[in-house]
This record gives sequence, structure tokens and C-alpha cells, in this order.
Amino acid sequence: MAEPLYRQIAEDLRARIESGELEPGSQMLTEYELRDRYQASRNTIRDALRWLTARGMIEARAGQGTFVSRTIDPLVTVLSDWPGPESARYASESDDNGRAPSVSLVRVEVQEADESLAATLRLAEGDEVISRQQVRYIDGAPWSLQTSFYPRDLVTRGAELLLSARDIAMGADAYLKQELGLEQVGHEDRIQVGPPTNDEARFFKLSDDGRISVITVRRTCYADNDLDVVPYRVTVTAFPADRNQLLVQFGRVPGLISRADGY
Amino acid sequence: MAEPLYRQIAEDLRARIESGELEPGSQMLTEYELRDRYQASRNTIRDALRWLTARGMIEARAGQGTFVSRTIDPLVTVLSDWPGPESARYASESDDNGRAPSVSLVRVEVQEADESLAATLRLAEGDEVISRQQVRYIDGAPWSLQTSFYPRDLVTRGAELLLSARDIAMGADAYLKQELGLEQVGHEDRIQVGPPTNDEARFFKLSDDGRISVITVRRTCYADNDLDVVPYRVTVTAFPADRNQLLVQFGRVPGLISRADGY
DNA sequence: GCAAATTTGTTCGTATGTATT
DNA sequence: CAATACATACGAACAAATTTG
Repeated sequence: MAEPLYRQIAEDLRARIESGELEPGSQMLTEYELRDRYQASRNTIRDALRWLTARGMIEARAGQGTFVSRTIDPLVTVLSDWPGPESARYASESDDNGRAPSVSLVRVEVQEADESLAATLRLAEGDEVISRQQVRYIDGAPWSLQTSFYPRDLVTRGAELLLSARDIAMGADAYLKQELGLEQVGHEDRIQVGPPTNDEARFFKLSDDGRISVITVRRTCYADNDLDVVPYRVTVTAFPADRNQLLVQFGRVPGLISRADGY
Repeated sequence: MAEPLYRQIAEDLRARIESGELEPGSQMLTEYELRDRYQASRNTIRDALRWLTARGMIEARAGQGTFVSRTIDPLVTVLSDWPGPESARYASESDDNGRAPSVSLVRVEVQEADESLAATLRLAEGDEVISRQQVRYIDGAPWSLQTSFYPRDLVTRGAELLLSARDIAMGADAYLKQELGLEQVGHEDRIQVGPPTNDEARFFKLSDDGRISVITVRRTCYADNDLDVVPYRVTVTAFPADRNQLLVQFGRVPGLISRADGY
């Protein structure tokens, strides 16, 4: 057997979708109709449909039918211009498409730093950190989930608004500068991609087949400290890969004002 | 039925894997043994295993058995320090793990620009471009696939080595500067994640279930031109998401020398 | 609001094919 | 070649979700 039957059927359907014969959003034949059409068992048809589902080309809705996937217009997040977790500049990132973004209220917790977080923030494992979580919605659908971690120490030193479950109106960066003289001089983003956690799948309403990956951006922000730089915040953002893209700009590029200050 | 049987079984196995009871690399019980163990049919067991496979937790090998996945030590590619497609600095990116990287010979072709490429390089659709393709291996396994596109015009103006199917020893950037005075002043990276194309799946030996996403970085490089900047190269790199991470640094961060020149 | 019809989801049993040891 | 283990394929029945009358 050169190709299994279910793959042949899947390839045939794929060709019809890619040729445009089956339009995005349109309903496909039912499993029983496809069984008759291809002279195969329903289970074999289901294997073929599963193959297409795994590639995001179709989606099945129980009780309704199977539909050709619509392509999502991705939201582009500019990392190099990314102001931080609680900035007012969110709205401007996507309104070029006329979509309505919104940001949830902040959920604030005091947690103990795990090993990885402690190492990044140069704390001891178990030291307390403030976690500030925000959700970003577009047209009412959850789009990204962001959690910032600050050493508890910053509150002790005067940045008490970090414990407030509201947006910091001036932005966290400006606030930390005003209260503590803490100024960001650099940051590092680690980008990794993997299957969603159960929480993420539930939160973003991702199909539970693990098909859609989540892009995780872990940003460490650094402030000046005489000779060295010290980390003062870690921000972890989860972006479902089916609706997000990232953009990074360096130096002089069209549409970006050159910044001579080093970042 | 709160949870389908196959999901209950999958969750039980997942818990055993995550607890360490089933070690990475170890062989799991066979489908028939699991059928007896869980008092379910073999097909239901297979549904449970498929669920775990979709999450990359296990992998089945026909004729051998099913095994708990080993975690791959990811290669971290530093985008902000990424010199370009044909630099000699590749080797230094991963040898901290003692792995052996290598870069394939270049495959050079003259192609016609498609709509997207033409728009980015400010050409007309169908204009000729030079494509230079390279493969990167680590320990003999394909790790990333990179294709750079240059306007054909650059060869006419004197950069004839672009048509040579060998590495440009001094690096493409230095070569273009020497021959044409073309100097990179900025670049933009667009990062997107999606299922592999058939070609990518075959090339990277990804399982054909579409489980592992591919990170695509599309870099546009800009050179100076009096008032404006002009694009002169597009580099598209495909990174299988199971073995790659990206790192982006801005401003002053530990381990990075601050660059005051704007990028 | 309920009942029927439609459609996908889950589960079982069985048989045969293919890859590996 | 034989044994083992996963892969493919078929048929059947019932459950759950959704729409429709």
C-alpha cells in the first residue's frame, strides 16, 4: 500500500480546499455522505478528517457539521516597541484592522518564586514576588495572557501600587521610575513555542487536541545599577499561535523612528 | 459521562509521566497490555495514546512500541545578534552544549519573485531574484532551513559571488559592502508559527500528524539610501518548534555589550 | 418548551497490513 | 521465518450536541 486510504482521501479533500473549490467557512459533506462518496467506512473518513483537522484546515462542530477553517487575521505584536505589561499603548497595536481591543482588570497575587523565576530575578527560591496578571481581548475573544512578576522588595521600597488590582495609570515603568528611580535600560525576550497547558487551552478556548501551539515570550527587564544591570521584572506572555505574530525591529527600518539611545 | 473514557486514561498516563513514574525514553506498556490494564478496548487505548502523542508526550514506533518522549535540549538563536544568513558565527551559537553544528553547502537558484516577496523588496511581481538556501545541522540532524532572496539587480551591479554555490567566505554582508557599498542599517523580523508544510515535515523528519509547529522568521534587511532606507535582502528561516528557541535582546542586558550605534 | 432529526463524538469488536526484532 | 507491536480498515451501536419543526 503506497498511501493509506485515509491519507488519499485527506489529500483529495486538501486539494479541493486549497484550490478554492471548498471555500473557507463553508460546510463540508457529512461523514456519512463522504463515506458514500469515497466508498470507505465512516471510521476511515474520520481518520481523513482528523488529518485535516490536525493541520487546521477544517474544524468539526458536534451536532452541526464539519467546516472549512476561516483564516484568522493575525494580531502583530511589536516586541521592539513593546512598552511593558501595563502600558496604555496596547490599543494602538491592532486598531489598524478596526478591531476592538480591551484589557482585563489586573489580578494581583503574592506568590513564592519558583526556581527559574528566582534565578532570573536573582532571588532565593521561595522568596515572595508580586504577580500581576492581565488578559487581552480582541472583539471579545481572549487574545493573550500576560503575567508580570516583581520582587516583593520593590513594594517595601515604596512602590505600593504594585499591590493594587488596578491598572497603573501612568504605566508601570513610569511609576517605578517616579517612586524608586528605577529605569529600564534593557530587556531580553526568550521566545519558545509549544503545546498549550491545560489552563491555556481552556482559557483561549483552544480545541483540546493540542493542535494549536502557544508562543510564550518571557521578558526580563533590566535596570541600571552603577556598573552592572539588575533584573527587576519578568513578564511572561502567552500568545496562541493561530492568531498572533511577532515583529522585531532593529536599527533603521521603514516606519520606525531611529532611536539613538541604545534601544 | 463527565469525561470520555479515553481522556480519563490519557490523564492517568499523563500524570504518571509527569510524576516521573514513567521516565523519558522508557517504553510504555503495549496497547494490548493497556487494554487489559484499563479494561477498555484497544481502540479506546489508541485514542488515549493519540491524545498524548498530539501533546508530544509519547511517540509510537511501529514494530517496536510506544515510548515516553525525551526532552530535546533546544538551540537558542539570538535574533538581535543574528548576523545574517551566511555568517561564520553560526558555530558559536550552540557549542556551549558540546554539540556539533554544521552548515550545508549553498543551493543557489534564480527565481521569480512572488507577490509577497516582490512587495517587500520593492520589485515587480515576476522580477528575478537570487535565492540562496542553506541547511543547518546539529549532530547530523536537520535543525533549521534558511533561504535568502536578493534582487537579481545586485549581481548586475557587481556582486557576482551571489550566484556562486559556495559560502561567501567573508560573509554576505561584508561582501555586499565591499562590492557595492551596501551597508545594513536595520532589519525587521516577522515571526510566525504554524503547521509545517509537506516539504518541511519531510525535510525535518517531523511526524506527519502535523503536531510539531514550525517557527518561521522572515527577516528583511535594509540599507541606507540618502533619506530613506531600502530593502535589499529577505531571509526566511524555518525552525521546528520542538528544538528551537529565539532570543531577542535590547539595550543593556547581562552578557551583551551595549551598542550605542542604534542597534 | 419539547420532540424529532441530523451530525459529530465515543466505544466496542474484529481482521488484516506493515515494520521491527 | 516467526513473533511482536503498531497502523489501517471495516462494521456497529449508542451518546452528546445542535438545529429544526
